[in-house]
Amino acid sequence: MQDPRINDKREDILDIAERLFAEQGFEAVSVREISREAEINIAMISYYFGSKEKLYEEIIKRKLISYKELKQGVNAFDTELEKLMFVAATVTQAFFKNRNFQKIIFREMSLNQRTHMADYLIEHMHQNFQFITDIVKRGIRKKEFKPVEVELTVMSLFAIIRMYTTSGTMICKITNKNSVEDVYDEKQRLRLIKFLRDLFTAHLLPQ
Amino acid sequence: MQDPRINDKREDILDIAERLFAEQGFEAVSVREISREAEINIAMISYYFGSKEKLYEEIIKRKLISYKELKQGVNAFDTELEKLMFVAATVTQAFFKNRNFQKIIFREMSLNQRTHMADYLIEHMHQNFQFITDIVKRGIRKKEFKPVEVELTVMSLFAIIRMYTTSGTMICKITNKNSVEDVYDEKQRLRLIKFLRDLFTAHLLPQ
DNA sequence: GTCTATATATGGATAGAC
DNA sequence: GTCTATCCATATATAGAC
Repeated sequence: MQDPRINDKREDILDIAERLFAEQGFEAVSVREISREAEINIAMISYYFGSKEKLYEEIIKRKLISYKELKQGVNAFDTELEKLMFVAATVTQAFFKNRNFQKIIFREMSLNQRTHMADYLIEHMHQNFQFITDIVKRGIRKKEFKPVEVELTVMSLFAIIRMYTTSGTMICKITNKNSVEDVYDEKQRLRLIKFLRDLFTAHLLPQ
Repeated sequence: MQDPRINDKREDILDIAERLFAEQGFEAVSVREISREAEINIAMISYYFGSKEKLYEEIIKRKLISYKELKQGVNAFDTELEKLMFVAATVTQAFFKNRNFQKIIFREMSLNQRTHMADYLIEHMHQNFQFITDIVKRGIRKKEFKPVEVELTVMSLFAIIRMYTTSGTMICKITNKNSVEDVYDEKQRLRLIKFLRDLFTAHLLPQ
């Protein structure tokens, strides 16, 4: 741990394994493949992380967004709509940046494998969710928002960002782009955020 | 094939394997487990389906919704909004009924495994998608709808239904339900459809 | 059609040399 | 820290008896 190159190497392995797990799923990736791609000896996976599963857990835990980060940013805004839009933009940015990670997370939450991991993720997601429902509920109480279905509203926000983030090949085909990378450039990110603003403004604000 | 009981047995195996694949993912399920759960000899999987992968392909291909079915139902409605709402209700019903199947489909589309299968699914999804974007485009042309982002609008519709369908444990926690089954009863289905109507009416119709 | 037994491959993990 | 060699479990698939 004292040698920074060791931490770099650890991070390398985590990055490479993250990509492989996102592309193929946990079971389909062998530690042999990870070690080959990372150009390390196969025994080093156990040496660094203990096991394939512990490596996987470390990948999952290192990038989870804390609702505390959201909480701080939100304070800069006055209206509940602007708070919600800040959250939408922050989540979109984080999801765009960590697409492989998000693929892993959402796949893991839909599986009954490694239930301690799924439970952990659901609890984490639930906290972020609660934080956002509170914004919407406050908006309704203050009559800034219409009396919408709060849970379905917040779920929709996540659903849209998530589907856009994890369905690159599909979006690519639908929008006639040449490369999946084009789906996730700055322009498209701003386009998605603008769309979310329009959609949720129409949904939430009284006319 | 002449004996109906043989087709019943085949369907039994397909149903049981579908559930296991949905819960655990393709690689994590062994043919041993399928044969145990279906109470058949392990060799019968190869005998009936040829291989584990061919069994999987049969599970995937047997329940895909054809856009032709949507096409017929849609003709009964006059406005583009009602056509779109009919599609939303039909898709919701189909997804609620075949939740395990949908889990498999969406997981498969996000994986780079079995690319011929993913390509096939993306092509299929793309056709259904095209059919729905046409409805929205027509609505915009006829000035029934505002000039919204068509692709993102249709993607959002799928995203919401999909997330609701495949995130039972999460929804269960958020809505304080006791059992995952309660999330998918008739009442909740109608609630989701009403929500979609409200959301997309506000989004699409000029005020 | 059904079963047992087995061929064959590949997986994760580690002991022990360096 | 790094590597080779190997252990051992488990996987799919099938040959061949019934």
